[in-house]
Amino acid sequence: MRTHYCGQLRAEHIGETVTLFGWVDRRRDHGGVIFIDLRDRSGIAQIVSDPERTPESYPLADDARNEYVIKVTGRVTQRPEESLNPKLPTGEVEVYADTIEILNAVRKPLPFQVSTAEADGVREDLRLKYRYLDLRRDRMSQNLQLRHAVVKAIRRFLEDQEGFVEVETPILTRSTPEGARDYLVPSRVNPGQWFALPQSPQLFKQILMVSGVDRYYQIARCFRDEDLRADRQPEFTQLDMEMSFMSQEEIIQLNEALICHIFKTIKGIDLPRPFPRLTYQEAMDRYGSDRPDTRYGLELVDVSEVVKDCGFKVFSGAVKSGGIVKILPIPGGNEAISNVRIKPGGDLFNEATNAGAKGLAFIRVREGMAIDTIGAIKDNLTDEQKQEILQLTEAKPGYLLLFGAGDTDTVNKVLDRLRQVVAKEMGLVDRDKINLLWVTEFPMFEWNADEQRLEALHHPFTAPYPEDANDLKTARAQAYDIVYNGFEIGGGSLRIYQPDLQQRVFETIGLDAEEAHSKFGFLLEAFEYGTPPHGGIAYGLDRLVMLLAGEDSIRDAIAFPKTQQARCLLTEAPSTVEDMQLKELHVASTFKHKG
RNA sequence: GGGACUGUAGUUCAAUUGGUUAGAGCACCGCCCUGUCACGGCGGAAGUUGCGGGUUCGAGCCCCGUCAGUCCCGCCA
Repeated sequence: MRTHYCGQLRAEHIGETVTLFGWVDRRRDHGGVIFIDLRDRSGIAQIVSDPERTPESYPLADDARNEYVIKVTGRVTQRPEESLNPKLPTGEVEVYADTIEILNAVRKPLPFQVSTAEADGVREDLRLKYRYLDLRRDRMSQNLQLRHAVVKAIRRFLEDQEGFVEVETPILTRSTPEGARDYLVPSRVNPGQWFALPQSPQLFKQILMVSGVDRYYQIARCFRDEDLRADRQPEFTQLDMEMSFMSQEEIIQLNEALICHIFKTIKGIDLPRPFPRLTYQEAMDRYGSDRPDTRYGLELVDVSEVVKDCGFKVFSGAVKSGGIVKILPIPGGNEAISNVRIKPGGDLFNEATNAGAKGLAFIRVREGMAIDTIGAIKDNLTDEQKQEILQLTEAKPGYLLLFGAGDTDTVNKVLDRLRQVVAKEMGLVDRDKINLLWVTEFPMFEWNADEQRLEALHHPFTAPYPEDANDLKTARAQAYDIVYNGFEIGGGSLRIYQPDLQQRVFETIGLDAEEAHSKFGFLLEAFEYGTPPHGGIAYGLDRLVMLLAGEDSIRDAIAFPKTQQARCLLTEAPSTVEDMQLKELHVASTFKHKG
């Protein structure tokens, strides 16, 4: 006799005697026949009472949706009826039960319904508190399976095809400056000293390159103590990779092959290669974002040249002070977007000002290319300038042109936001589309206005293009992000392996030799012992799974996620601890708890 | 740190905009029917409207506070 999973029963099993385990999804009597839908992690099987047995042989409560855990032994038979339950993946078979044994009962009523689609609308705090029931539901159980399948595909590809070795790196590690806030862990044995949980295995994987592990990967847990979002958890999983002796091009090719392998395995899709590439500059120019969603158009158009001397001070002033004026042209925008929404107080106006805009100028293109706009533009732009704008934006009747004017960063931010909002509400986002692209040639640094210094855009070990290395401040980095439908799912770079160049990069971000040594001394010392040229990449695994699953929240790709307040509702962590525990850790309790 | 939204039976929602005894679907319990498969029929139980205060003759609804969840800004090399 064989033990099967419910969902694995097929016509070829007919005649076999099998054992099934699972939860009773529903039990009903009809004409003296007892039907039990039994579910396990693989699906649902229908159990039918043997006609020659009495109902007393089936020791479950009567006629109710009920969730016992049971063990069934019986014969697999052909189902007699044409009308088959589409919920049953077995399709044409059912099991005549010889014996049913109750292994356990389920406390009732359940906090929410597990076995119907209605449970999708349940309050998320309930789902999280009773996560074990939530995960029993089809949708979540499929997400868990999908996540596993993705990881399995990754391991198959990297280990079996490409010779990568998985190496685990410490969870208790050293606090590093730059980057996100650390989660800290006090050391009992070393009073007053603290471990940090890793924000990523970055430094260890580079050190592994020095060790000669020239193809490293890890499914690595990472921790960042920052506020949460729908696509951000404080504890998350990276696919982390690092390779020696590979060029940027080779790394990108290998990763395209990896992504294609994942999509082929998971979705049966052959993605077209090569993936499109945009330089950072192109991405910012055309979309105002370094992770553009290219499933729809709505590309931005720079009209700075046209308006730099125009009479509208907001436009000409922006250009003269080093900024830009750009337009988001919206085909059909006249119809779709009312004036109320783009004038002060309107939702799109607010969207723009929240992103930093001072206002939201617009032009509507009417029939016969007539221009309909507000006073400032109407009065201060010449007809010639208006015509040039129409040409540059390739506007046609029905177009709505939204202006962004100001410093480059703000304009891009504002128009990127508007572009996304407009695309969503105008139904331009095709959820079935899969757009993957690389963004390359990031700048090495960006200006941090608060701290009045340059900051590494990627991280301070990122290598510049050799031809740019003379002027690091304006250099492009050999860094690359991979973008999936507007989400950054991975990013990496070639690393610096020459000590003198590393030194200059530290200086550029305001780290003198002494500071650099106190913070990264162990890495710099390791690098003195023959560092191979190397580079790598890290993917946000949770985010990738979320997108592959078609979910809108990263929480639905994680078995036990945290709430926005970074709490676990299932275990009620974090929690207070005994004073004794704090004492042992040499941590003073200064916080007064509310009870 | 800031902005917005939400909280009403186990659950998903409703409650004529401040008015009498807070309703419905599903789930649950009971009876009946029935090779059912979102079965069907009849009946039943189920509520401190998140919590605390205030306004009012009267609060699920208005105000203040608080707790929880979600979305967003800041933050996330």
